[in-house]
Amino acid sequence: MNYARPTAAYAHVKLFLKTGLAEGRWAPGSLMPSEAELVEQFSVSRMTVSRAVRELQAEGLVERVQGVGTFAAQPYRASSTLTIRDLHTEISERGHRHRADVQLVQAETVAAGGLAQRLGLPVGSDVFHTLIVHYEDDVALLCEDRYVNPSRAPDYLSVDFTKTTPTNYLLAVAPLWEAQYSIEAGTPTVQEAQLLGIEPADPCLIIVRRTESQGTPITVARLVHPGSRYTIEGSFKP
Amino acid sequence: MNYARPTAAYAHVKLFLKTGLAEGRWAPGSLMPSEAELVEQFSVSRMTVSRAVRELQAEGLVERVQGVGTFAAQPYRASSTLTIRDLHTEISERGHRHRADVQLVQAETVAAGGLAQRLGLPVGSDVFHTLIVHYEDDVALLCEDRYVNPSRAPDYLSVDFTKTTPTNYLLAVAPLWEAQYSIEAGTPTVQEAQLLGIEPADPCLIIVRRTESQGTPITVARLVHPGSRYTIEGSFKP
DNA sequence: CAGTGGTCTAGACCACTCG
DNA sequence: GAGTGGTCTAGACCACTGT
Repeated sequence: MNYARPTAAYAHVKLFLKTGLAEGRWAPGSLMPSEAELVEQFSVSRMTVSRAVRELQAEGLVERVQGVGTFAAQPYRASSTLTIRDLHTEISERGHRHRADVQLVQAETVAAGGLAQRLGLPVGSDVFHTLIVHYEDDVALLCEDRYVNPSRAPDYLSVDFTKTTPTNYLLAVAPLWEAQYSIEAGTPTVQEAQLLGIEPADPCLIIVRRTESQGTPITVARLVHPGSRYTIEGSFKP
Repeated sequence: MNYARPTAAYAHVKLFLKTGLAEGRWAPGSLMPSEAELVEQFSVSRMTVSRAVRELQAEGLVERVQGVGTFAAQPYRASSTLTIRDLHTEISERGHRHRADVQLVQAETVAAGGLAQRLGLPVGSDVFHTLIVHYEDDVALLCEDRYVNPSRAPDYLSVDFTKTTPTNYLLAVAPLWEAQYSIEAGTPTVQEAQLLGIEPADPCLIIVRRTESQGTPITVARLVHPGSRYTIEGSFKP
């Protein structure tokens, strides 16, 4: 049976603080009620109050300093949850067909410069390189140029990338990624334009992503999406 | 400093589960140890185990079903923290100078169509409209075309936007945003190209953002950044 | 020193799912 | 009914910051 609003006690406390913050009841940086005060006010145990405030802290709405108190956070940043998904899954969920056109799968010798450093490899060692064009119902959606650290994915070259995307395979081999990315608008290279079937001057969304797993660099990828065909969407809540 | 010592008990449990997931010890979707088992294994109380698993759940690493158990999450999405910041702050932190060129500040009558609906306003009512070009050290970095719901920011038109950015002002008036955004690559309008001092064919990063505060639509903005001058960067951790 | 948050315990009751 | 997670309590000890 559902009562009207039988929310958990910790949720009550959390809601109280959250709406207070939304109404500007505690200015950014100012001191908020202590746990002891909230215990008194809501007649709950300290563990309950603690959980409420800890979750607000995790959401970035308050800052806590041991021995000092809890403070309203500066609301100058709103954190968002940007979901990076496997392209195959994404296309399938739209009810469309995904096809990968594998242009290149090979081992190369890594030359000096940024790439060796970014993959944590000594100059002259092997690196795996793939170049794949992804289609959604025969429309080119992405040109994926990727380098992979062989030590963490030794079987990478033998994967059938018409059936599994590199993202998917690498997630399975090395879960729990950390990644840095940059997103910018630019023009494709001549080769990319040709592969995507667009003009070299057409604007593209270019994502460069570098991922690590447990401190080891895994892969560096340059993802080029035709601007007219691809959009990143998302939302964020405080 | 020292990161050696065995941290909190709940952190031990959390680390155990997290590394196990990273090593593929529990396949995605498979059943993980119950709270009772972890209580036994680590000789801690159930509250402690509960906290560890709950935090993993918040991080999206596990899924829990009451009455059933805890399951390793499908690693098909990695959540990222994309930080939307006030442009003035961002530029200042780079040690540069921010200047806003206010092209337009006026009230308009909202016509039928998407805008009225997206701002939750009846057709024919007033809406505030600003068009501002932002410069970093005299280089045009952003053309900001923004519509604002007057009911939540009645003083919007009297703000001096050469001193305060709209983002900044709206954050103060209506904190705790929720927003939906889309990011794409495209070309600017003729007017935008002129204001930014670029060619109409130059690729731009175009962000369309709609924000709400406590369920009320606040503002809809179209942010056009020259692709050659602006990049979104970020990182995500599992 | 008094006050704050950080953590922990050993129980408890509940709602839920499944066989 | 057995097992699961969801929540809660009334204490407790600790580490830290301020005066």
